[in-house]
Amino acid sequence: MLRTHTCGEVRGSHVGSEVTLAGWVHRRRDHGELTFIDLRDRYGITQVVAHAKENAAAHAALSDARNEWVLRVRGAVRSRPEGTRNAKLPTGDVEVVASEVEVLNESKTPPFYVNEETEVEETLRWKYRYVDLRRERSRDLIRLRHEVVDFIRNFMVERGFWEIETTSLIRSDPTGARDLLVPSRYFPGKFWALPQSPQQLKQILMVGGVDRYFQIARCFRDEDPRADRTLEHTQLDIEMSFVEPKDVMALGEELYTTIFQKFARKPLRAVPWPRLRYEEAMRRFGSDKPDLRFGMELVDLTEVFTATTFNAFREALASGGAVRGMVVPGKANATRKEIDDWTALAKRKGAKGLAQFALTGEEVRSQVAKFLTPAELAGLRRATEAKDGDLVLAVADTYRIASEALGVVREHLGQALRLADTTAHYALWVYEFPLVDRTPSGGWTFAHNPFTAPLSQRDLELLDTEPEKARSKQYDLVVDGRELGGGSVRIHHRAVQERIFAQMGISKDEAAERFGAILDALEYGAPPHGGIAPGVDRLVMTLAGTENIREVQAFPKTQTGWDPMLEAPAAADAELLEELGLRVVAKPERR
RNA sequence: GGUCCCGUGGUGCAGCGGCCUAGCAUACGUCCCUGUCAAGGACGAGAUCGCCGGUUCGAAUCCGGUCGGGACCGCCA
Repeated sequence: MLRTHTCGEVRGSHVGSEVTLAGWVHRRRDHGELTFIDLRDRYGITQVVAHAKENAAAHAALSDARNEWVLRVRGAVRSRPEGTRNAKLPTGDVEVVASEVEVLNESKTPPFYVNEETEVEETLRWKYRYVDLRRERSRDLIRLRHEVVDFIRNFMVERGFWEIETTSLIRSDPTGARDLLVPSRYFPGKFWALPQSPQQLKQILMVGGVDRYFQIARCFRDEDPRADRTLEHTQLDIEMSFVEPKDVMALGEELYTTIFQKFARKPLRAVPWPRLRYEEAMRRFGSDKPDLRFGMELVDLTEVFTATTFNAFREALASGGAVRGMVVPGKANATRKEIDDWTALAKRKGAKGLAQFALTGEEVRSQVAKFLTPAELAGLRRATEAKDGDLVLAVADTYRIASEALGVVREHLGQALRLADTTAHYALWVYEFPLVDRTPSGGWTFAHNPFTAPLSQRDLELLDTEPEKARSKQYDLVVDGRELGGGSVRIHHRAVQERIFAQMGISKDEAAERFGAILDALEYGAPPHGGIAPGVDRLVMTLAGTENIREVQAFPKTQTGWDPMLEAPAAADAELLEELGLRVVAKPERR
């Protein structure tokens, strides 16, 4: 090693000994004949000092050095003179008196500050990520991610899980997100897909008798990014044999409770975690990933308005819908703009409008009050238990639309009105999800994943009569209103799997064509099995309190998938394209 | 595919029709300085205001387009 110690470990106990440090010039303080340098590495910062009259060569070297130069410094550790200690640094009681300074490398003036926590435009940070990673905040996030993953590995291995790498070149499937494709040289015109998850592979491992598998798996999907998702992300992929949903939830809960205890900045509220059936989550919160950091639960107002003459409500109820409501505490004085914003949110979920009732004294102010009877208004007040000064919001529509519309408004208000308890994290399980969901075109699709098992034989049979009522063995792990992961107990009989595919309009032949491997495997003694796949990026985001997934990835890309550092994607060599049997047809003038 | 926001010396911001010959902080360069730790002091260099076009006597400023970035909708089994 070029060093004997790191820049973070020099302490009073080293006084008198000679050390050699190597690191980057964090800051230089040049007093003429006396020069200080803060030498920085991953571990910390140590002050190096040199005096012109005591060691002219070392002093000159320190004085000539610039920020981000890489130095190797040999010298004696000594106590700092009384009154010059720096309580802000762990190494602040001592300093290294340079006897020999070697410049290992110079550096251009960095494109942005390494030694200050100022905001820098992201593209610049990603282009110079090797400079950015030296910054304290970036380093801490990447370190946190490492520590979390390290903990996960130990946890899983201790419990008998095997870490198995699955292939990254799999078969493309049109369901779900757009695949990222890799062309094949031996099969011109054919492509591998990068896995959106190792779902089928891990199930096949169960058929192979692996019993307990995990992987820190890179997953890909070619969809437009958001703040919390990008082209590639990492999931903790887990699968176990001979389990029921509660077994996987117990494992996940133990793992995540420990992770939050060890790594989160805030305590995890409610252990054991609440477990809400999907139905209850929708009923109480209008969301399948409710934020439990605040209340404002939804209320059913259908009873209040069963006999109403108000058209908007009456029509919704007549066609089997519901009137659902929510109390916004203290917002009877909501502004026009606020109401408009909330209404727009509700409409995005399909609501036709958002009725407001402002409770001030005995009066109920509302744009629809004139259509309602005094008894109905009194009933509204009773059912919602709203107090003076409160605002009641209501949506009349199908049960689901009314609930979800209020759910998004609730979510928004939790943030906007700062209702959420920010002193803790709130975890929960949502389980017994619907098995299938309607497509916009009126057909059926899987609610989560086509391999999720029906909750019971009866739920499977419901597909024949009332598919939307069929429940599944799906469960989601939710923290602070963010879905951190989901899983299920899977189908382990081919016939059941084919029945599910049939519901999606996929024939036996088509299923065999697209999902042949897993279907065949189910015929060779597939054990009951299930698992979960929590997202590692979102976990780290939640632990660190960052709202941006790029911050927790080592080499992020922009919203168009552009990598400013590697300048990728880029054109491929013509010869390579020829070998692959590819010809570029469209050539957009991007970059 | 769409909506909204942003683009000004290296970095972060201000300026939003003429007082701009573009301001501030910091970084950068030279010099001074013996105990600093965001060291201090003096001086200096550094910007076709993303790009193209338009309106105007006059555009960093207003308008249109375009490129890039971000947030969101669609999309995300």
